[in-house]
Amino acid sequence: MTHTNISQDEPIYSIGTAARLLHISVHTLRMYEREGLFIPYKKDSNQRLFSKKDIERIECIRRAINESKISINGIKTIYSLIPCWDVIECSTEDRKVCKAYNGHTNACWSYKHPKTICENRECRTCEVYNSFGDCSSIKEKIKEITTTNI
Amino acid sequence: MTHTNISQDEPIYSIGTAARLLHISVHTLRMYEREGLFIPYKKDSNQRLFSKKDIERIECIRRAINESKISINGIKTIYSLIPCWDVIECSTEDRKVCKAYNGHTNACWSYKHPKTICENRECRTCEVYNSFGDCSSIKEKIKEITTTNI
DNA sequence: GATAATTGACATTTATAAATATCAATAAAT
DNA sequence: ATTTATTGATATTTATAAATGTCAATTATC
Repeated sequence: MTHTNISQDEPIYSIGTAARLLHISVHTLRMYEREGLFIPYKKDSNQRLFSKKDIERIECIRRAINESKISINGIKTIYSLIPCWDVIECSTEDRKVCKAYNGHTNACWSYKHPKTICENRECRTCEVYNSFGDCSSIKEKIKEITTTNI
Repeated sequence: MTHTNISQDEPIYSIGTAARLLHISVHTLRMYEREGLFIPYKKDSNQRLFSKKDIERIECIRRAINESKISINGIKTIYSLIPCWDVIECSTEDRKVCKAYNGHTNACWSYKHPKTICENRECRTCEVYNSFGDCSSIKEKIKEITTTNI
């Protein structure tokens, strides 16, 4: 935690290079993005750029799909269980109108967040997005919450 | 939650009848059971019997598969996130050896639980099994934990 | 006691999610 | 400047999860 390696976060790979590194097609990457599984950096020209951390994140998604046999909608549903509200510590009013807090089909970072604390936050750099890319980290978070509760 | 309707819980339907009520085949029901999605009542002769609540539970599973497009392994993974340890209030020692607490592929009720408080508990009648059949109830539980934590 | 339903194990089929292909337009790289 | 890669949108293919089929043995029901 905390020690952020700039080179890990720096968006350097084009979508073509990323696809080659991941042994998947460009189309597949765009599909994953459309489904809200990840958020790539975008240049002013709208072209995507991927960091090493992005690649790792997508490798993790691939394992979920290919090894764990979890469907994309399954992954999205799992992401929807991330207690982002507890990380962000948003207000009760925010929670009332928040699609992430109230939904159970999509990751919080796949929504716009009008009228909440997340309105002007950049999801790609958000702690929630960055801490819970790995599905298994979600259970650890749930454990953390319950044990500190004793 | 408290008011238990006996007729809802009473195992009355054979697997053939259950399959007809659910518009699926007997094979599919057995497959779901093998995957640990639910636990039917079993007669001494080893034959399954289903209660009305069982039927509702399986309808919910069907919606997850057919409407939400979550794969069976996805559902299992979601079930594995249920904080059973918090419901059961098992000990730290129990948690160390518990497959449910430490795994992230299966519902707790699909494991044997040697050397833990759950060792002699009947999963089919357990609060964890009965409270979290509906996937959406899991997020509500997570919310509950985090809000009482404020 | 005879017919119907269940059991588990293994094989097969089918439905569809996931992955590609194609396209014309735009941007990047050499 | 020309080649190569990107964009989004729509259509098509493929890989495989999910659902059935079949079997002989056991149990339930009429």
